[in-house]
Amino acid sequence: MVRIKIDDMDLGQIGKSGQCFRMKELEQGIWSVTAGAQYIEAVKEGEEFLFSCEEDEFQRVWSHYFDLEGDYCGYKKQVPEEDSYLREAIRCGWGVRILRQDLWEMLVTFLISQNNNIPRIKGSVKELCNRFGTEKMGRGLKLSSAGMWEEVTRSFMTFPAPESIALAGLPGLSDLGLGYRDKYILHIAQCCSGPEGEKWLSDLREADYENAHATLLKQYGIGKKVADCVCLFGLHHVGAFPVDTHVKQILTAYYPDGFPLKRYEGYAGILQQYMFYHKINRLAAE
DNA sequence: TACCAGGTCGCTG
DNA sequence: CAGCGACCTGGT
Repeated sequence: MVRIKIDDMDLGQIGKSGQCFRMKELEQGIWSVTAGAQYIEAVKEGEEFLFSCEEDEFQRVWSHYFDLEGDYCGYKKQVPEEDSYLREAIRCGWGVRILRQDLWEMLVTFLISQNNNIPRIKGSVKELCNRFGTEKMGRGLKLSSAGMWEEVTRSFMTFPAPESIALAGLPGLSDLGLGYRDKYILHIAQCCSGPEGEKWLSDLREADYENAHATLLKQYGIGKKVADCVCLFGLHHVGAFPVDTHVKQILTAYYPDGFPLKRYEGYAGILQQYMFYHKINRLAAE
């Protein structure tokens, strides 16, 4: 287990921030996180977080995944007092960070997300993993009767490999609630399969925001918005600013003269995430 | 019943 | 190039 103090992170907030669709609260504040073929559980205890892995794995995988090097306090400080809307959104979304999620998983996930709603997206992703993923054993957390945290083994489903989906074809993608998005998923799976697919993905990782976005736009089913989500959540180009129906509504309601994108150049995506969070959780939070 | 959900495609002017 | 209808599907 790893015990570490982390500022500015709230797993519950991240879980309902609409950037990841497989995070789940198991019980009493124990969060399970599945990223590609990796699994971990985490819980907050006072000022510290407890993670179900060894120190080296935490440093190698999870510290990066949770973007612990990101200075969220610094980002927030850039928002002026006068911007009362964004100030409030930031206050409301305290503890939200932009996770560094798996690129291939983000491609599929945000293709599914288009013209869709979050519960349905979660359902489709889960079924996709159940059908094409692999069952693996991971480590979880459990509170012993003596009140001590201990590690337990837990089975989980990995996110499917591109080849598994490509092989299944359109018929294999039926009954997952994908609707017309099934053909987009099949296309991207074919694109990411095999050695060429591997190369396509690694080239995408090397590219800067402009080139990555342009490359993504060429894919069948990927438009401006999904491309920006993949850039933001799968490539950590935090300058990407996805405009979906919610953000569009916010922009027209609170920024009739235009959102000051230039002011936040290079990290506007982080502020977008607070805006989005506020919009979809404002009713539930009150 | 009609409208909406983290949009994009294909067609038209 | 901009505008616009169609689109799977499940929930109000």
